[in-house]
Amino acid sequence: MSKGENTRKRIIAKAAELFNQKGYAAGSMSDIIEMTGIKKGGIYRHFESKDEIALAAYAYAGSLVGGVIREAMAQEATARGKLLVYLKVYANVVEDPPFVGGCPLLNLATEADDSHPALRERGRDGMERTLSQMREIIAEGVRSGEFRADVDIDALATFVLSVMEGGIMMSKLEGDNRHVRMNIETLSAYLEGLR
Amino acid sequence: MSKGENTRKRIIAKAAELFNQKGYAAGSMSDIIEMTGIKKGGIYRHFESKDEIALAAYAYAGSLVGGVIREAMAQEATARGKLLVYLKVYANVVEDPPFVGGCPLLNLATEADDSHPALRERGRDGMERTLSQMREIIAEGVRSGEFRADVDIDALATFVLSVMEGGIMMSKLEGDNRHVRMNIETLSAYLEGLR
DNA sequence: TGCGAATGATACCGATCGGTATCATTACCA
DNA sequence: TGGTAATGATACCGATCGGTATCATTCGCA
Repeated sequence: MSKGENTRKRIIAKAAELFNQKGYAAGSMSDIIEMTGIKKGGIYRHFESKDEIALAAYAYAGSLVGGVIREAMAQEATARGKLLVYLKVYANVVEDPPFVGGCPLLNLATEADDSHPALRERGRDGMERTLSQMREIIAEGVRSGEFRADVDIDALATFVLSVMEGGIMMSKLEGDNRHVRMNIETLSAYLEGLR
Repeated sequence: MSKGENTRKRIIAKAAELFNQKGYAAGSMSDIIEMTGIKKGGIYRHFESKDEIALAAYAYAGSLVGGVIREAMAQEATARGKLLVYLKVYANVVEDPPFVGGCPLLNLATEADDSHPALRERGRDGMERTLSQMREIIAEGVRSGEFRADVDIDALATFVLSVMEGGIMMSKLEGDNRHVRMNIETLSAYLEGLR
């Protein structure tokens, strides 16, 4: 890996931390300069705009969280266990989230939905990928007989992702993990009743 | 109502639209000037900072949505019906939300959680008020025998609010009401099974 | 109706925004 | 090891940021 590639990745990693905490609008180039120790001229050699950095940053944050989820899911045998992983990796959002600042999808979505079309597009893609993973897990659960045959796969995937994101939002706002954790229990019982 | 009070309210109303769509950081004083037609000097006679405007604006948006919910809830007799109202007022988030820009609590929460303490404080208050309303409804449902006596009131309130906010986020991001609507059905069935 | 207070417009402030042209240095391969 | 391309620092750009001092006008009550 060349020196240039290396710094490029360092910039992306720091920018991801920045934007996932403060948001795209509130996070400035000056912040990135401070965090990376690289001067503006140096940064703009690797990216041609703040937008391009943000796009790369959110992609990085998303794939990083995705990796954490995939890893944790490898330990789970049941569909129910796998679905709950999405929530469980956020069981300590407040003091120890999978990525600093919380769920990148949630942050990206609420900031970009009404304003930034390019970012929103990426958010939409990320959500669709997550939903289709969930649908696959649910379908497998139906095939194996773990879930009733008449479960609405689409609706259940949406339901699980909603509970996850809503709980994260609430726990982060209150500064207490209890909302995410109560949702894990409630959703677990709900999925249990789906057989 | 004096002329001053009137313009003050006009500023708050427009600022609320602005901040609930673009967010606090991305929404500028110039935007407010443009939307209200009042010049900067005029605006700063009524407020002493952008922060103060934002605080008033989110309070306004929140109480306005609260009013819509309370109104719709008057038609409902059952606890289940009342809880579903929170989701149903957002059944058309995409093209016709109770307030332009979507749920003020969701927007405020995700923007302020990591950065703006004063705004976050307000968000926390708003969430607590909503949760305690829900808890009251659930407790009444338990008393009347509509819900089992062993339901976890705290957990259920969190669950309902999570499903609501998560669904709003998803529908807004995708630009399609289907997520909110599927959640209404799924949650309705879930509450039905709670007796 | 006259007069003082309430109101809003004009013109300005320093700081910071995202972005760029240019130059010095460093890395790295022939 | 010499030479060149890759890299990053310096210094700057115009625009916009939030905020303020001052003046003209309008409102509303005595």
